[in-house]
Amino acid sequence: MVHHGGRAGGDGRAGLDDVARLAGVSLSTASRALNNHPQVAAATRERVLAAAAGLDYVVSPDASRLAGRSSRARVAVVVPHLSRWFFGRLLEGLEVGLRDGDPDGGAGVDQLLFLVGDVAGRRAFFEDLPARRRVDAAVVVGFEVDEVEQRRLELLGVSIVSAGGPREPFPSVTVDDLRAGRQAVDHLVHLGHRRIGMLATADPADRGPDLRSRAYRTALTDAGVPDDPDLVVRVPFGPAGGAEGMGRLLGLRRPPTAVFAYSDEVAAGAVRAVQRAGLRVPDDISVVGIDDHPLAGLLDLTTVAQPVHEQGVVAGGMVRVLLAGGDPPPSQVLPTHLVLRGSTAPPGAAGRAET
Amino acid sequence: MVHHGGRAGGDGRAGLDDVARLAGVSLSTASRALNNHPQVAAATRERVLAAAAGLDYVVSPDASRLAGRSSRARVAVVVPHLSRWFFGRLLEGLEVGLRDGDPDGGAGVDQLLFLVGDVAGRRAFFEDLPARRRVDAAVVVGFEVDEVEQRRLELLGVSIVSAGGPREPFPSVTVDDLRAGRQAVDHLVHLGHRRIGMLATADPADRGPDLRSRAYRTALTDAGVPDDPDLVVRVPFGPAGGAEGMGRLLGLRRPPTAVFAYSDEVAAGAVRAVQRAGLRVPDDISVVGIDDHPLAGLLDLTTVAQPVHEQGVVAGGMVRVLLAGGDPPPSQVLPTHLVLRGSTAPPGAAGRAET
DNA sequence: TTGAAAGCGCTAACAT
DNA sequence: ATGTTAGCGCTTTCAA
Repeated sequence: MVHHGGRAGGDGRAGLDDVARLAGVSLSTASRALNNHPQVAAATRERVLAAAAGLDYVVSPDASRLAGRSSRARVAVVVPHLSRWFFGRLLEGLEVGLRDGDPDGGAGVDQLLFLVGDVAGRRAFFEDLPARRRVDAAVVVGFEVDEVEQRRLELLGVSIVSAGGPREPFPSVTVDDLRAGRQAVDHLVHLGHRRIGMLATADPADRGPDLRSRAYRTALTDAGVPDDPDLVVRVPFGPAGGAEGMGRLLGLRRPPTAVFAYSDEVAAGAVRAVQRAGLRVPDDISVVGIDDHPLAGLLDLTTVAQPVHEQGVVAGGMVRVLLAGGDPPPSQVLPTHLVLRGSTAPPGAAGRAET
Repeated sequence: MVHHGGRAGGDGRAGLDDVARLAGVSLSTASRALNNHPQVAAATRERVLAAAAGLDYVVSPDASRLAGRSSRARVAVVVPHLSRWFFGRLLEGLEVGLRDGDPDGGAGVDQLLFLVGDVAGRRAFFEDLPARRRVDAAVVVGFEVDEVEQRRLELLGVSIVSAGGPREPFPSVTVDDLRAGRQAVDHLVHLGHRRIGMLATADPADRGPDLRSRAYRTALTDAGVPDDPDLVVRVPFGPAGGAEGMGRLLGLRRPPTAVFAYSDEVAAGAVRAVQRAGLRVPDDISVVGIDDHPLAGLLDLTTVAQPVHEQGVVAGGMVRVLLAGGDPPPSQVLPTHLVLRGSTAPPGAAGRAET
């Protein structure tokens, strides 16, 4: 039996040779026609296109790129979580930044998603991924990349961009957590609070060095408030964590009059715990968070807002620059700002106001 | 100048031939060694591995797969949003379902992320993607796939799984929205409400046919309550939408005594609007949502819970079955259940209780 | 404007 | 256990 082109038996997918034969042209002409080469006769192109359509032909991206056609770039998007608003929102921005200015809606770069919740998954990503599924760039969201990991990727020629995490030795977009923390705590201090508690993250892997806690400490020091380790409790992410931590703070012989939570979702739980304890926010206890989560307004939560979507957009732009072979763009630190709402007030407001 | 293997000049990435030469073996032996073939001598493998390491060699996934090695599968994950808890959470489940039982943490399938917020993006996905970046399967989350789109994918041999959206003609995991809606509205009816409003989605593209509204209507009909179009307002997703919609409901000559919101995030805004209007929940107005969002508890929101993470896990499992060449697994409808909290109460409770 | 031929980098039969 | 030889499906010189 003569093998005259086409894939396998009658079932396989149509190949370029099938198209060529059906159109009555050579393989190369078919290829050119499909790739919009200028030097094919209009009529010929028509025929090829028709043949391709008729056969439901689709190129093999693998063969195509192997043969030289630099197909679309691929970027690995590495995130530790996805159910937290921050990450999802940032990824929405990333998508925008990656596609930006791309007239043709379909172009752009492909995003490979890597959900590396735990340390193990993360290590697996850095060891395994780049080697076997080649990506051209990686954007890591919300966590630190250590030197070994970084070198590994560099070696493979994949450029890295970091977003929403600690400032890295490579291009990154972030917010100044030290400053954000100070904005929150200073606000409390300015209000007159001296006994301020902190709900800090229990998972240092989340964002690298715990800058928010550091900010808390220095803010208090600067304000001349002596350190009290009891006032810092580390809690898991989320309302439950916040509630539990606040419970512990409330149980102290001298509870704080204000609390700084490392995230709105934690702050929300804290507010609830205060209310459950029969106390009021902000009359008895002030609470301030970070993020300006979409639901923060509902809870009337004072918070330090950070531009989450924009961090994604910027990161996407950086990736595009890198992909285009440009020089590593300078890192950017986006501004945060205090959003005053009803969860903070001067200490002892309980006795005075009755609003 | 003799071309004796190796890529381009001195700069290009090392190729398998370079490794082979350095290790003093043939190309195929090198390949076998790197692919853990059993029939290579331990010593040889060592040498090859060392050579590869020394040259920072990484296989070309394209060439590899072209040549026959069916590398890891790729699945397209198509979502309309990512900053909404539902989608992020479902994707976390998907990840789990896709990796399930995979001892080696790195194995599994690659996920290509497609964020198709608007109709245009979605159309682009269905027209363009399958053709140029081949994926082996696609899981569409939270929206309907029309027949043309479906056919297009089938043609290309990519199997589809639908999760968290309308029940499709292909394998899907969902929740019975009709039933979920009834659970919510029936609860209100049982409480004694007759004048019930609905905050329905303004974006029908989100989840296909608006089953939750349909449930609302039939529940009322079954309860013998006459239809009142004024009581259904369509609002955009989120707290702002909920607040605005509730505002409209409150502005009616005869406002409802209870409201069913199509999502907790909308319900939350509704609750807030009620409070801002100087009324109380649930004393003056009851509010019930859907999802059991992590923050629903904080807001003391009565809601109909759905297993979001699990929908993702199940979808992931289905994809694995399909990828393994198995028969299309049967669709699954996961159960929902009413979560009683403090945002609902019998009508007219305002006058009676003082809690 | 089109065809023929030579690979892209790798794997998988076949041989040995 | 290792080497040889065909390709995988496509793009691209090089010729015509």
